Amino acid sequence: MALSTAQRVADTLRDRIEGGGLPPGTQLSEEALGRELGVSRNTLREAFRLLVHESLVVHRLNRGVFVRVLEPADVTDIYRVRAALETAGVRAADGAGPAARAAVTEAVTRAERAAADGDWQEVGSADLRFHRALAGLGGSARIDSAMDRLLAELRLAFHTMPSPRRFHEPFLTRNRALATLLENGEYGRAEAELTTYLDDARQLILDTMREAAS
Amino acid sequence: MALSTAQRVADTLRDRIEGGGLPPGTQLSEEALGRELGVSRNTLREAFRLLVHESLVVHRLNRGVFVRVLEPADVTDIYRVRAALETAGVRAADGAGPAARAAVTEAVTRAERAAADGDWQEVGSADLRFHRALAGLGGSARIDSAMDRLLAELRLAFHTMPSPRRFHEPFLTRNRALATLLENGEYGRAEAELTTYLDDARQLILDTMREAAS
DNA sequence: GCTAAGATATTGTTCAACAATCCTCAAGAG
DNA sequence: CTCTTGAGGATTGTTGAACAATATCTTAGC
Repeated sequence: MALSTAQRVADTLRDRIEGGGLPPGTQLSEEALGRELGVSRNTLREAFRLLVHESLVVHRLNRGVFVRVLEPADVTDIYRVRAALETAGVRAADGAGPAARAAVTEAVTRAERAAADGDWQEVGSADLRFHRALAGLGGSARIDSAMDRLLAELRLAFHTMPSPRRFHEPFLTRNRALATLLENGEYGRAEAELTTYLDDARQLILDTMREAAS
Repeated sequence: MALSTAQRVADTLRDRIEGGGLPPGTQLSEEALGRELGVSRNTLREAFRLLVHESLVVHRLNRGVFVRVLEPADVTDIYRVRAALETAGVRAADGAGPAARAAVTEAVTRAERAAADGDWQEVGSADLRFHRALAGLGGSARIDSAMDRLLAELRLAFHTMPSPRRFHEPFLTRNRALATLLENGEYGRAEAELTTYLDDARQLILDTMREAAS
């Protein structure tokens, strides 16, 4: 047993949440889930803690745990952190290792290839990898894991998005432009472009959320 | 009962760790601690998970939890994140609210007053508040809590520092200089100064750690 | 001195029970 | 009719004991 039971349960729940089987706002009942997954309440609670740590669920005392509902304010907040971490990566790009730099270009290429195949799900994944690679230029394990958590959180908002294509297509060329700026060492321009890029993406998500809410 | 039992247990353990009662590397035995604090093993394990989340302890499968031992690599990593979050705050200072800006100056003043009183413990606390206020200029709740966790982690390293005065005194005037730059709207210079400031502080900690290890 | 098998201690997980808290909903006062 | 109040039911919070799984320590054998 390489992984603890609690971790396996957390993996299962994470898949269901990200797959849409457990929509935001759903309460995760200890008794029902424990019976279904064949684990005790204590172990299930241990799994809940892991998901709380990833911000995929929230825990309200004496109320239980619920699948996280992302408010517009959360999206704004997340993009503030992303701007801090990703621009820090761009500023550190000069001193980053070749592997970290290659990961940026690699992600852009894969996104373009997926777009050509019409696989917009994969475009979305590649886009996330691209931004994780940007933050990864910072060369910090803590930044990497923080970025992973942020993007997992953001995925909760993507579930309410109607068309992945509408959201990801406009950013394909901007991703490539950013990667090129980095390859050419134009870090100042890259940082400026990244800042407006993130502002635009945030605004697009917020508009879509408001639209879906009405 | 406003807080759960697990949270109260986590609070007392956190106090002991930060107070030095539980030095880094100490194993937290479930049976011994549970008996001493009068809580069941299950509740204690729940408290452990909270502390793991704060990175104050590490959990090794089938081995138990241990008070975190900060390696030099951790210090380097932490300062990379601090640089990202604090410089992001400085860059956002122009649009920050008056309360957030006042918190920066306030922390500097309190540090100076404590130094005049010779209370170097309090100088250290005020210094942490100063840097938390810098990151707070970013206006993001997630950045604020991330910063809190980072500083709590760093405090583990401070325990091995022999003299708080030796570490904090040289930064008093630099803190004031930074605050003045921010008040005058010289954000570019403030960011540059902050970057070298953090590099110097990191180097000082690393040197002290290496010295203590030999 | 080294390796391997067994003994011991600790953690991982389950279970059942009870306490504490929150939510629902109906009854009553204004 | 609205608002408060309280009882009831459902869910979570916590406990203690038991057993399983794993790591560490001890010891026997070479």
